[in-house]
Amino acid sequence: MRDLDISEVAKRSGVPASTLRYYEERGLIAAIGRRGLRRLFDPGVLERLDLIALGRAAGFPLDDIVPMVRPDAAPHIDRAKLLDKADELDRMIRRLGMLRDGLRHAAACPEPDQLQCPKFRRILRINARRRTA
Amino acid sequence: MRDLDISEVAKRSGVPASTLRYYEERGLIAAIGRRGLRRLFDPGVLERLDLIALGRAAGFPLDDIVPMVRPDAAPHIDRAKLLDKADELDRMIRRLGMLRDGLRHAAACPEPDQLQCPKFRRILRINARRRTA
DNA sequence: TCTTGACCTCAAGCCGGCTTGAGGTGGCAA
DNA sequence: TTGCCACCTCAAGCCGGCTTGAGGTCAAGA
Repeated sequence: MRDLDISEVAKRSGVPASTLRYYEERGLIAAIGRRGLRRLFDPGVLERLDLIALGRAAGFPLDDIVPMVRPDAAPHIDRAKLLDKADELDRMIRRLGMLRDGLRHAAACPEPDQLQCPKFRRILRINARRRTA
Repeated sequence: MRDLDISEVAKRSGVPASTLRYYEERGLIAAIGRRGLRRLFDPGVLERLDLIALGRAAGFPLDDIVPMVRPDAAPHIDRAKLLDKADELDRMIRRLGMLRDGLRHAAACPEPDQLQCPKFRRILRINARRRTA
C-alpha cells in the first residue's frame, strides 16, 4: 500500500479533507511529502487518525492529543494522564447512570409532577452537591 | 421560603447570574415576576437548576434539556422520549466504559509502543467503525 | 498541448455555551 | 429626598473544533 492522496485518506478514515488539513496545521498528523502542491500521506496516518478519534471520543482536547500522536516519534502516551482520564470517565459514567435512572424513574413514576417524587429528588441532590459544596 | 433575588439564586445554586439570565432567555427557567426591573424566582428554580446541571454533566446540549425542565407543563412530560433518552444513555455509557477500559489498558500495557498491543488495537478499531461504517 | 477539476492557501464564518462591557434604571438605607 | 449600586438590556467577544468560500495551481487524461 503506497502513499495516499488526501481524498484517499478522507475516504478510508471517514475524516473530511478539511479536517485533515486542520489536523496537519495543529501538528496532529504530517504529510510525508507533496506531489506538486498535493499532500502525500503514509498509510500509517490512518492509525494515528484512529488514535486521535479515540482521544476525542474520550473527551481529550486536541492540544492534549498532540503529544500522544506526535508524527515525529513513536506515539508516546502519558500513562498518568490516561489514568486520570479513565477516572474522569468513571465519574462521568456514574453521572450518566444516575441521569438514566432519573429519566427512567421519571417516566414510570405515578407522581403527576416528577419534581415531587422523593426518589427523583434524591438523585438531583446528589448531583447538585458537586457544584454547591 | 420567599421569592429569591437573582443573586440569591446564584449564591444558593452556584450558577452565575449571567448564566441564569442566559438560561431564562433559552427557556430553561422562568422568573415568577419582577420587583421593578429585578427578577424574582420561586425557590423551586433551585431544583430545576439541579436538573439542568445533571443534564449538562451528562453531556446533553441545552436544547435537549429544555423539554426535560420546561417551566410550564410539568404534567406533560413525554415519557416515551424520556425512555428513548435513557436508552441513548445506556449506549453512551457502554461506549464510555469501553474507552475507559481502553485507557486503563493502554496505561498498564507493557508494550513499549501501545499501538502494537492487540487489545488496544481492537478498541481502536471498534471505535473507528463508528465513523467509517 | 490543452483543459479540467481535484487539490491548494488563507481568511472568515459557525455553533454551543457562556462572559463581558457599556450604558440605563430604580429599590432601599441614610 | 437623595444617592448608591445591584440589577437590568443588548451587543459583542471568546474558545474549541471545524467548515466554507474565494481565488490560485498544476497533474493527468483526451
